[in-house]
Formats: sequence, C-alpha cells, structure tokens
Amino acid sequence: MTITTAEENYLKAIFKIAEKEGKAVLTNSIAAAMNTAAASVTDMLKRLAEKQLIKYEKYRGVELTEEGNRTATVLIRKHRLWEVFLVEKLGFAWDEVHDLAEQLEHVQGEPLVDRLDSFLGFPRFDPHGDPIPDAQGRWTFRQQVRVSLLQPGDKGIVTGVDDHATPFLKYLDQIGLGLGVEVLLVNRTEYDQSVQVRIGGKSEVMLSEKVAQNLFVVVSY
Amino acid sequence: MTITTAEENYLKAIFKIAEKEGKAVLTNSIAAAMNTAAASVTDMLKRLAEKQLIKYEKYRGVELTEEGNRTATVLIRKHRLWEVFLVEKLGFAWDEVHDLAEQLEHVQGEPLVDRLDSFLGFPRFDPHGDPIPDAQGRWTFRQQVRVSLLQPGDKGIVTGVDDHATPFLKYLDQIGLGLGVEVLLVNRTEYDQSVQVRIGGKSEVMLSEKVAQNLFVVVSY
DNA sequence: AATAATTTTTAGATTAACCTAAAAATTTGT
DNA sequence: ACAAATTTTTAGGTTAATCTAAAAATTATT
Repeated sequence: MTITTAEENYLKAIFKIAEKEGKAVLTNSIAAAMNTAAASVTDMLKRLAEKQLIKYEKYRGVELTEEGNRTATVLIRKHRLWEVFLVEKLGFAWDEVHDLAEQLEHVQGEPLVDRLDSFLGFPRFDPHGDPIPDAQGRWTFRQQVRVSLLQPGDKGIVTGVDDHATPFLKYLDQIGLGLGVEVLLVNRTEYDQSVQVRIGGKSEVMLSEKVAQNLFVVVSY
Repeated sequence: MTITTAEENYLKAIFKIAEKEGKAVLTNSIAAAMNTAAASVTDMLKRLAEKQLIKYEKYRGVELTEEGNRTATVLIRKHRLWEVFLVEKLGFAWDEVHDLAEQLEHVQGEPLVDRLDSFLGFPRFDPHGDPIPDAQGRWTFRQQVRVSLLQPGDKGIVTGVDDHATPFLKYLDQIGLGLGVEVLLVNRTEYDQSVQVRIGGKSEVMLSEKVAQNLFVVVSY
C-alpha cells in the first residue's frame, strides 16, 4: 500500500495537532492547518481510515494508528534532517529552509534518510531547535522554558523558537539571537510583560511579551 | 505558468530523444521512453504546446522551444548534481542513485540547485560520466570513444558508460572498472569482436563486444 | 496508385485531490 | 430542553494525468 504525498501531509498535520492539543483531532483543525476546505478533509479522512492510517469516527475526530504514527514520525524526521542539511551544508538561513524541506521530505527511499542522518552526524535537533526522531522513531526531550517565564537573574541558552515564521526569525538574527546564544534576564516590566535581556554577555535589548513567549531556553544555573 | 512534475518528465524525455535521434521527436518514441500509452502522450503534447514548451504538429512529431529546452536542461542539471551528491557525500554506489535523483530533480527552488552545485565544487560530470550543464546551461564536451573502437596498443581513461543499468554497472565494479581507471587495449578478437584489456596497469580481462561498446574512454597518447 | 501496415489521434473512462453549496449532526446558549 | 450556532458530512463538480478501444492519418508494399 503506497502512501501519496497528500496523504503524508495530512498525517503530519494530524500528528502535530494531536501533539499540541492532546485529544482527538477535529476536521476543522486539519482544514485550518492545511488551508483546505473541510469537505476535502473529510474526503481524505475516509481514504486514510480505509488505509488503516487513522481511526476515524464521523463527527468525532481522528487519531493516528500505530502505522499512521510511524509514517508521520518518519516524515518529520526527514523534514528536519533536510533542514539541517540545507543550513549546515548549503548555507541557507534558518528562515529559508521550510518550503524546501517540505518538498524534500517526500523523497522516498529509506537508505537515503539514514545515510543523510549519518552524513550530518546524527543531529538530534533541527535549525529551529525542534527534536529529530532517530531511525527507531525515538525523540530527544529537553527541559525548555519560554523566556517570558524567566525571573530577573535567570540565565539560559537559546534552544528553540515556537514561531517559525520568517519575520520573527529575521528579527532574532537582527538582534543577535539564535540557537546556542546565552540570554540573561535583566528585569521584567509588569505593565506590558516585556523583558530586558542581556545577549551573550554583551548587548542588552528589550523583548516584547510576544517575542519572549516565542523563545525557548534551557536554564543554566 | 507553473510546470508540473509530469510535464517536466516529458520535456526531459523529449530532450534526450532529440539529442540521440536528431530530428523531430515522434509520439511513439516518447511513449516508449516513458512507458505510457501513446494516447497519454498525445494529451500531454497538447498541453505542452499550449504552454509554449514545445512546437507540436499533429502526426509530425515535436521539438522543444527555447523555454522547453531551458526547462529540460535545468532538470538534467539538477538530476546529475543530486547524483553527485548521493555518491560523493552520502556514499551510494553509482548504480543506486538514479531513482532517488529522479525524485530530487523535481524539488523546486533555484537557489537550491546553485548552492548544491557550489557545495559539490561545481562538478562538470556526474557519477556515470555524463556532463552537467552549468548555471547558464552550458555543457562541457569531451572527445570520448567507445572501447570497442580502440586498436591494440591504444590507451585511455574511462570517462563514461552508455548503459546506465545496474547489472552493467555492478559488473564493471566487479572487474575493477570505473570512472578514472586506465584501460590499455591488449588485443582484439575479430571473430566475436571481444577485446582483451589491461586495467589500471594491473589485471587483464576480456570484454565482450557489448561491454566494450557501452564503455567510453578519453584516449591518452 | 491502391491496399496493407503502422502510427497517431480522438472518444470516452477512471482516479486522486481538490472545490462550493446544501444537508445533517453536534454543541452552545438561554 | 430546545432553538441557534457551529461543525461536519454529503452531493455534485473540476482538473491533471492516466488508460483502452476505435477512428483517422501517414507510411510502406506490392
């Protein structure tokens, strides 16, 4: 049973929504995530259920089966490995790689993924700090915290971003923030929830609540 | 005007047939090359003509337009660069890369191709010795000769293969032949057109006419 | 040159993946 | 608890890319 590119994309979307929202994934969430009409989603859900990739109950939402989960995991693994390749080897910026990886993730061939993984040195995180499952589908977890939750004096290393959109990433580049950079929270303004941070022990900048919420660090003591 | 993957594949097939056969490319040659029904080809030719990618006259065959030619050239460039990547960087054997490159060549994004080219050091030939057009679509030519045409005492460096199929490539591996290897023609047997060759100044093997015809060398004096 | 053989096109279907509009089911609010 | 609002599904269509079978055009043969 072959799985089409469209089917793969639905599985990935379902996986990601389930990861975030927990419970059964509803038709409309999928439609929103994929920018398609709800009717198209219903069509596809029937097909995926037929192929045993999801458990589907009309009006009740869906859940991935073992097989569907495996497929989605491999897809995310491929996507993130290709992102590492594009940034580390081809020199793309972290805000330029999503669309390319979106295409590359659909290239079929198991040996390809695993050789790519090896070529890249088995990275466990992609250029945005998201974890890359290994060949057995195992994830690496980290104790990440949003900068918006730090207290004055808290220090951490930037390990990820929640918003992956270009404007945010370009802004971070501009103020000298990126993965691996040290951030020290100097103080918080309660009025607008903005925070003052010292970056890499050098410059100091003010981050709006929105920015601070989209930035993850692993706290260092 | 976007060009679909299927359209790209037809353009590439037309380009390759035209390259080999010279004149106008006929429906049946395309059907044979693509393993599709002639009727499907006719359908597609109409679409490609509509998009100004080919010049098409019913029953008379087709020719690529400037634009069609450019598209096919870029596609071949991408295919061959990815093959170099797969062999040089990921360690695939030269007989394993065709199907993967067939998928990778359809990944869209100009900067990707050019960065890949640069990452690979601007190779001018792929792992089978086929030329890779540069970013301006220019080809590198070489004075290649089939081993079947060498005379006793003639010496050359293997620079390409005509048959790209796995059994042939695996056979070459087995007897120690590959790109860059030196071949000296020891003598010819007129009866069956087989040739005796010395490989890399070491081992000596007999090559059937078929093998000798599928192997290219650049003669060294 | 007429007929036979071959090649190509047309006609008519199919499938995956989408759509809009309308109907049905579920959830929410008073 | 029932009407209103929302969500989801069904019904009916479209497009790209394929197919088979039949018709038409071209090429080859006697």
